[in-house]
Amino acid sequence: MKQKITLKHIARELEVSISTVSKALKNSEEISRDTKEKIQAYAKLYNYKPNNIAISLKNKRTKNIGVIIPDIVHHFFTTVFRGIEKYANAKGYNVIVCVSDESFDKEVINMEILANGSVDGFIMSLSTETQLNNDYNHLKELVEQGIPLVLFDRVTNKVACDKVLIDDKDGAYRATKKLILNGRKKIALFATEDYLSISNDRSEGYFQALKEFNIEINNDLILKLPSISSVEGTEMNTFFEHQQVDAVLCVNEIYAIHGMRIVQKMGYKIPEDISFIGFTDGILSKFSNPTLTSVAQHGEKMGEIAAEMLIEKVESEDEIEVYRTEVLESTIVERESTQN
Amino acid sequence: MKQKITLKHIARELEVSISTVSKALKNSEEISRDTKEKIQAYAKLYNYKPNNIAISLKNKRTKNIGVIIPDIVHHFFTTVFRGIEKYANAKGYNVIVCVSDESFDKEVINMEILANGSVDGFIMSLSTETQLNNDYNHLKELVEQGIPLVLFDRVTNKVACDKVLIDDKDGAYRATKKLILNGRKKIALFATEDYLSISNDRSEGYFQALKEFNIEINNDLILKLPSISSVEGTEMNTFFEHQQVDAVLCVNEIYAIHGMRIVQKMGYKIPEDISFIGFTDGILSKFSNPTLTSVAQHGEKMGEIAAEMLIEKVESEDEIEVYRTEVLESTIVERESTQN
DNA sequence: TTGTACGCGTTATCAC
DNA sequence: GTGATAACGCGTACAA
Repeated sequence: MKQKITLKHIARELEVSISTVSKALKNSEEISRDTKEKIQAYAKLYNYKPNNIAISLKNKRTKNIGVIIPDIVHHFFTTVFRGIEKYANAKGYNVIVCVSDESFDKEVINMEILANGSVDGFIMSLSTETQLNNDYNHLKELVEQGIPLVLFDRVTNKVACDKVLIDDKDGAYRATKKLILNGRKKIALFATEDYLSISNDRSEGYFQALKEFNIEINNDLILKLPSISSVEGTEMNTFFEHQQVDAVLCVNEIYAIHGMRIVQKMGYKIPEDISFIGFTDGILSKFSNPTLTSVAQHGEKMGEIAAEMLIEKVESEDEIEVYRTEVLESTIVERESTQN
Repeated sequence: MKQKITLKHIARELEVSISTVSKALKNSEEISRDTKEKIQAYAKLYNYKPNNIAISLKNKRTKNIGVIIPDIVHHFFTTVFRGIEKYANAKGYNVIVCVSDESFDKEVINMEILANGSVDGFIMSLSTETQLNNDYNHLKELVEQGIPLVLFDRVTNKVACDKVLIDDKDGAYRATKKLILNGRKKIALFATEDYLSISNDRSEGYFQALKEFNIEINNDLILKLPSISSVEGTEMNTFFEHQQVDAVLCVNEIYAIHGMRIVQKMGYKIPEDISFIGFTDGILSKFSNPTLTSVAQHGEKMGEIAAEMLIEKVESEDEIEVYRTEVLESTIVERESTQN
């Protein structure tokens, strides 16, 4: 086994001092050409690489950024992550990921572990439980300690930091408007329970569009599903048995796919009888039958921006106490489920 | 901004030595109760936490593990990653992810960066390009340096290290056999080009089952698609126009979903006229229409095992030169696309 | 041109 | 019971 080689090894072997080796490897002008060549050759031969940890300790910069997301097996987060990773790598940063699993405790623990010197800053999206608890002390402490933080997608205005999010309200507004302009009158909304800011925003956009076109809001057409996994339940079946609708706006893909299956089994045609629009534009939208019109979130872009914001803060000498909030526009990707 | 507090700060503030502080915080017997209490109180008040980097430098152990995967926006890898993350976190390790993006160069670069002290070991799945190049020197060097390595899913027998993989051949065999027992005679195989060991194994299982039941292998029924993205092409359309089949085994979900759409549009019924079985059992299988029978890979389990193997090696004092290869059985998840 | 000394934050050993 | 010192690996200001 080849032992990891250090400056000390080289110095001892070549009978020079450690600092000479250090300088020689940086091609310092101070060192004679002879010595430099000798040292560089030796270093190359034994494949010397400086130890990252030592450098981190010295520089008080790790070149690592911590990413905490609620779930890794989730297309959207995964997409954002890719954006983060790409940008960060290009700038010479590594990414340490922790998954909060939608749990407040895990979020806090993960943060504490990484905050003790392992990373230069954080990019994160709040866990469901954190949003429920409405407790952001762990984030506030981070900010107080001067550790840069960027929140994305699931953010809170209780913490002063950079943020990047999607204009969900506008996306929903435009999706609803599109349905209306397509001649749809009875537009249902399938949402999650509304402690999640996101679902809220989307509902608002829906309301706004209806209002604008003087369509009365009918609460019977709004179905609130407890959680994504609840698709196994029969709420949707019941809904469609009792309500007559000609379009459905769903706050995520799964609801849309599931809804489409139910109405298809009931004999309705999509989009002729009922149109569907979903959110997130993940893999399901692309491959469902019919394919699903969807409000795209541009996760990768979001990740890139988040990483850019973070690294800017990390690398800025003086602490800038100005925080930005970048809002990305969503885009409607039209597919079969809404073609009139 | 609260500065990060160190032993030195505390020592200076309380007018004791650094070592006293260190010992007191470890509750050492050597220190008097008074001093300990005073120091511990102060540390608690200012929320002292030891600096991970310094500890890493001292211990020559980072408690980080490096994960290099070809693609993060991919359900299977994501699932494996979850398994790794769970196990690793439970053991007090963080996970640093790098994405090779199916590129040999990126794989090498990522490895080199992390190998310089940032991680205690690696878990990885080979990039397509690496498999094509058939060049594993970067991995061999790692092993020579004594850095633990675990390969999963896309492995090679050219490197001596721990491995964990799925019995793909057996999965394909059982899937094909199932189709045969369901009375299917003309079973097509949709595969990727065969430099990827995986697609190969799956094809072999298919051949084996056919042979066992004395069904002649008809090369016209084997469709090799250049890559996953090639679904946009028309190869499948052409195929179904020219070939009469009653079942299709696909080496991934996308091919299956796409194939099902095509035959449905042609007026065939699934599973009555044509059965489909896919590989990987991701989100598409569950939500497709009809739902897709699929060979499940147990990615999460795979991740856990990989992490367990790695951490065992990392924590073992003496270098064990014995490498394990764990083979997981795949499971067929039956859904609508094969119900007779 | 080369070497010495110090500091990053921690812990372990040994001396007082 | 407490403190000084060395060490982990590196970089650099300063001395020779």
